[in-house]
Amino acid sequence: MPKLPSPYRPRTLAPIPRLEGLDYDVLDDLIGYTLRRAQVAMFLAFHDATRGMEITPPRFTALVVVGANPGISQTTLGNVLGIARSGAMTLTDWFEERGLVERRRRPNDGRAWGLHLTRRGDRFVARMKRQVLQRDFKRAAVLNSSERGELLRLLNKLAG
Amino acid sequence: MPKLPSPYRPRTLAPIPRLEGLDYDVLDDLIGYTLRRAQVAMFLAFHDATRGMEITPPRFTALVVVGANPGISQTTLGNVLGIARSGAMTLTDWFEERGLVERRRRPNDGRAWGLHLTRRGDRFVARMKRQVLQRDFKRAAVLNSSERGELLRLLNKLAG
DNA sequence: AGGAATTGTTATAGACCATTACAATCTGGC
DNA sequence: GCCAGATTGTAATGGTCTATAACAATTCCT
Repeated sequence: MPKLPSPYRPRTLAPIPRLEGLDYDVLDDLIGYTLRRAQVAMFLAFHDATRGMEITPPRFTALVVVGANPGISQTTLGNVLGIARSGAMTLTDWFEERGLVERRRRPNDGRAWGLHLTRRGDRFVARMKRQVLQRDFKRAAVLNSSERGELLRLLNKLAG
Repeated sequence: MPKLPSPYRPRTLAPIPRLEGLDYDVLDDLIGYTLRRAQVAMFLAFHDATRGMEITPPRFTALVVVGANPGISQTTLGNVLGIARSGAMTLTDWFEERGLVERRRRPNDGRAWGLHLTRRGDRFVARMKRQVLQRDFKRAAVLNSSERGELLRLLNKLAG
């Protein structure tokens, strides 16, 4: 699999601006470009929701998935996120250092760990989910409820 | 402005998988997460369209914008992309090394360069735009034409 | 039983980008 | 015309995320 440069989430806390008097040429006709602008906007809502929690999108996804699928292995977690095993391990280490997730030995497989939320992790995830959901809806409030549903439908079709 | 970890585009050339039997919990209700999955899918189309050209999304955007706005400064280019000036310079260096863009002195401002496509750059950009547009449409062909328009409209509303 | 596959781990490297500091140049008020 | 302050490009440095490769321990398959 060839290598890919260039990251997938913004590092600056500002929307991609729409510069007056600038010619955007074909960019506005591209779903790829428009998706990116929308994603940055939604990321700002996410960042706002997780202020002070040191949570990034991959960390959020990982915690939610571990919470909903206790006993999941690191390899599977990496697959869900679309990253390599080594990355899933770095994530897990980070959670464990903060007492959010613990590795438990599996009785029937001595290779893999089973990942579980700690009690602290459970409370943390509940609060995190609540805030992220709230901000996601709030930011997307420029859409009415049927538009929101339609957008999710179209995006899922694309992601297919 | 606080720092942000975590990148914004995928580095592996595979869609984010949909694992059977896994509980995705709130993720499916989040526009942010669904956007990300759609974006990875569209990125694969982009990557396919620019195969062998060493073109990444920021490079694509930069070349299109320089082509459509000859004489643009590096600072403005950085603003369009949402990155710092130093990053715009790295990009410009990369283009110049490959003979796609040239810096021209401005008569009335000795500080800023004006960026211009070379003749070679012009041909390159034309081909690149053609291929990216074609692949973008092809990948999004799961949507009919009115759905495509609706999606662009909703995304632009979100990006607001 | 034994070779192949899987899991976690460690070490290394790379891409992308921010931040900071600096010199050259321009701007605006006086 | 002069000078403080803003703007531009540049160089140096560092950080974050993640891939790749190699390894040992364990499990699976024939």
